Amino acid sequence: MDGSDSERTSVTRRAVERIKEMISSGEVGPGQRLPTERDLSARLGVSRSSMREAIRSLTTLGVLEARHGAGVYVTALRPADLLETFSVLAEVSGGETLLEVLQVRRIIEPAATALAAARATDADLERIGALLDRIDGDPATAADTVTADLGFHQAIVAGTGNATLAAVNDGLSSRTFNARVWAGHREAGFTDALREDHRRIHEALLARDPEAARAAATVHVMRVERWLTAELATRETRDR
Amino acid sequence: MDGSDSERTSVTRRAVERIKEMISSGEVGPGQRLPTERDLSARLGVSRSSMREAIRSLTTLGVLEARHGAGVYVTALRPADLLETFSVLAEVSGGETLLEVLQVRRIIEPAATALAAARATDADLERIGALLDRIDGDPATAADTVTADLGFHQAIVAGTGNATLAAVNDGLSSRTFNARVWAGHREAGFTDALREDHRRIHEALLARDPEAARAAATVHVMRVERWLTAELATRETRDR
DNA sequence: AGCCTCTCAGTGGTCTGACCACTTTTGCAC
DNA sequence: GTGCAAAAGTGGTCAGACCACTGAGAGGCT
Repeated sequence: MDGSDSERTSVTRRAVERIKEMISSGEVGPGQRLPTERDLSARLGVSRSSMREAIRSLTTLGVLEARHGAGVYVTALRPADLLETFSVLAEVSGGETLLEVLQVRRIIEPAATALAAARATDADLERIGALLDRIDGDPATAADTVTADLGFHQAIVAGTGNATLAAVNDGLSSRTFNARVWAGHREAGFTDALREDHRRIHEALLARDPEAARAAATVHVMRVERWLTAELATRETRDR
Repeated sequence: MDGSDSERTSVTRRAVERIKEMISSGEVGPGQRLPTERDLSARLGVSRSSMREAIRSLTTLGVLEARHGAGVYVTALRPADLLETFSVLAEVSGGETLLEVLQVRRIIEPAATALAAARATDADLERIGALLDRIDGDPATAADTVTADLGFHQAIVAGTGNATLAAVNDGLSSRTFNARVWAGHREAGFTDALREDHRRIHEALLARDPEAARAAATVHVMRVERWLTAELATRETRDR
């Protein structure tokens, strides 16, 4: 049994740990259903309230999924399930943190794009090309462009075949930020530069040229980075 | 934007949104204290149980912090506060995902180490050196070595001055996984290789040589990666 | 007065039991 | 067999009570 020293750990935290153990030990696998809340609470000797808070915690983390009337299930545990956190980060953080986020993307995206140039399947490349057309085309709304842009980068990172890498990068990409980038460039008439970046990346991928892909991706992220720096500077000046 | 139709949204989810609004609108700022649970539940017209689940959710995400007997506080909202998620990923996921995580670290750590070689302050380097001594020294317990090892890499990434980068990388580093690595290498008598990797990284940092630092970090991560691959293979063979 | 201890009100943590909303299964009528 | 309605099961919510802990003020000691 567990240690007789119950220490200072809260009941709920212990319940969380026990459920995590059940998962990591393989007692319940991805997609499988957990015992009922009432059952679990009785088995672990805690009240249903505490058990529910434990489940809520794991649900928030994307480990569990509760279906009203049907039961609590373990998610597929794919890294993509755990992206909520960083989206919250993007929601609350200001300009300073956004710059840091871009610097992280300047590390990840070039490497990912280079990997994709080597690993992506032909189907991946086709999908990426289609998204590029949606960016370059004559979209009805600006929202379309943003969606296609996000999908473009997402598809590239997914083309590495590494779902964890894709999840991390997705978490660092905020839709609202992306929209700001496009709006800012449109205002200044610089959208062609963004489109050229994308075309350059796409060509490198088609050519299966990792180094060219890396360079193209780096140029692209740095352009956005420089834009944000200028944006923050003018905002600073205006607000003071 | 998101539907304001409150139709089928759960009570708890609405409570979460309301609290997030309170934060993003500046009604309560980082470090400040929220109204009491009883107060909040009355104000939003939900039961205290549901309010507690909402708070639990935001606590899990690292947005709120509950202090027993003292109140619920908004965290500093630093990126580091929101690292729990990925550590859970590393805890719960199987071998396949662990490999993916290591591939991500092989992208991030070399770049971060190179950056640290250029940017880290002398105080940073001193701290890193001290941690290296704790790894190389004659530690009382294996846990000490693991702690020092984690701290070593953590300090390096922190030396880039990018807190977001540090938070991401920390989230990809699991203590339990690190312990497995050391245990595995100790069993095979390969701990010297790990120690040499660390020394090589440290020397590159002291020499302010980004490229050497990048190479040293790459070698290190790849060593762990190769070990894990072998480990998974033998495990596979044994279990079948 | 100044300092220390100790009580106590306030707050988060846990428990219980009830009822509601939804899903899935059961079983009856056709 | 088919279709549908009832019922059983499950997560979601609510209410009220008590426990564990914190912080501050009351009271006593030096």
